[in-house]
Amino acid sequence: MPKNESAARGARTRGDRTRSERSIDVHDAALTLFAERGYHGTSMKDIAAALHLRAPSLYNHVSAKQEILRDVMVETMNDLLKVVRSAMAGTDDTVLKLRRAAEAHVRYHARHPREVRIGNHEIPALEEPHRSAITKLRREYSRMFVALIERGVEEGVFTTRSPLLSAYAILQMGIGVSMWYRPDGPLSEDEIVFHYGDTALGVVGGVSGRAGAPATEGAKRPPKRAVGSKK
Amino acid sequence: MPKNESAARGARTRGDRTRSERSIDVHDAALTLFAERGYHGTSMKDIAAALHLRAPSLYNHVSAKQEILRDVMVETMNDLLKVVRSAMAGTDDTVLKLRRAAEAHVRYHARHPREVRIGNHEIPALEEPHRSAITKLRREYSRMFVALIERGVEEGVFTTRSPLLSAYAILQMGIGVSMWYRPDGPLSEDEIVFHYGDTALGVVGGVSGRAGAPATEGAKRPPKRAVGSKK
DNA sequence: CCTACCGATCGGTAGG
DNA sequence: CCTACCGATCGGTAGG
Repeated sequence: MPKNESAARGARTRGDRTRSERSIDVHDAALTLFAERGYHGTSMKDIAAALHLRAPSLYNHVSAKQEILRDVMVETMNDLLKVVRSAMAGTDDTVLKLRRAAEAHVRYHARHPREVRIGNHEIPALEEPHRSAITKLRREYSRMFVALIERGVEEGVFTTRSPLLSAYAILQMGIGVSMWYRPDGPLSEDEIVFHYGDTALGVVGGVSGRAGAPATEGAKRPPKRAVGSKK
Repeated sequence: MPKNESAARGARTRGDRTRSERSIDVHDAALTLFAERGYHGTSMKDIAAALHLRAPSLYNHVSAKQEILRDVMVETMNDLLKVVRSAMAGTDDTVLKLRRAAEAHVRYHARHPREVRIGNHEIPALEEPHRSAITKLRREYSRMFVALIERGVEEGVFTTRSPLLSAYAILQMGIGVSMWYRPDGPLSEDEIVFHYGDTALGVVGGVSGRAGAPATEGAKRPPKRAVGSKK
């Protein structure tokens, strides 16, 4: 029985109208396998087997293997852009914008590891014209962070001499989370999100968050003890 | 005509004795293609074509496709471990150790993008028992960084509340470099290496390097102007 | 949802 | 280093 959590969430997205129940199952099984073994390392037979089906049956729900990859990558990138844009829109303060954007970025990677692993690994497996479209969305995404950091430098709240390098460092931090985070592991999602929110400010040379950070974001922060000591 | 630079460097490594000239060419062509399209996305015919050969000819120089992958991954991981260990061994100062380790890590990723891309992407494509061996080496590598940061916290020179999260952030930063760095791009290798050396100290909450860093490492640092303005 | 089947391609071998 | 060829597997279709 497949877990449709995120696939179901995306079921009604974009112009491709509502996806059938069974099509969601196929996408979800593919999501798991593509993330584990890669696109080229997964066969339609593998996906079918995960659903206790024969490969040809999949074609009642999807038109091609490549279509599944395209759907996953396009929806994920649009979703991520939306989430982070919305996180940034909540405030006019540049420092807080960066904190919230970094937190949203990290949280998304913790919650959707399969999607972002595929997004980061399978670009070469995506056929044109979609590969170019995804590449453009990715550039737009990183550009948001670079522009924000440049603004902070102009305002004098960040001191980094390379907003580009700082943005890349922050983005990579989140991508890394998708490679090792497990909900049942020693670090909670919030601990990771908050720690890396602080770290992002350290990366740009802003108030480090660690060395006596003001409670810029008052709510729901864990008490300041060592991270990773979940009882 | 293949460029053997790094492959040639590794030709005499490990117990597998000297590799023949032609075998180096095959490994080098495979390195490029595996890095670009992935292991499963590359056929022996593709590798042969890059050398103007037919696929069966490759088997005069390598015994199997999987063997090429194994060689690349094992040698790369051993090489990286050696380079970073040696960078750390040059001093007893924990802060400087971390700076040098981070710099060596970043520099290696800038110089060997194909190797580390494969190392980070093709773990699932590697068959046992080598996959377990590589996983163990990788854990050893990240453990070096974690242990070093823990030591700095004990000494009071770092303030991070999670050496693990800090180590992962620093490691990811370097991995990211391998995805976008180009020698003919706007940022020089040294600019990236030094900036991320500073950033690493910011990540652990040490002296940020940006905010009035002492010239801990005296030599060959570029003048302190904005990064990325190569003329 | 299945079985039967398609042409294409895969990694690899035989034999020179 | 090649041609010829092996069995296996690939994504996908026909037809029910």
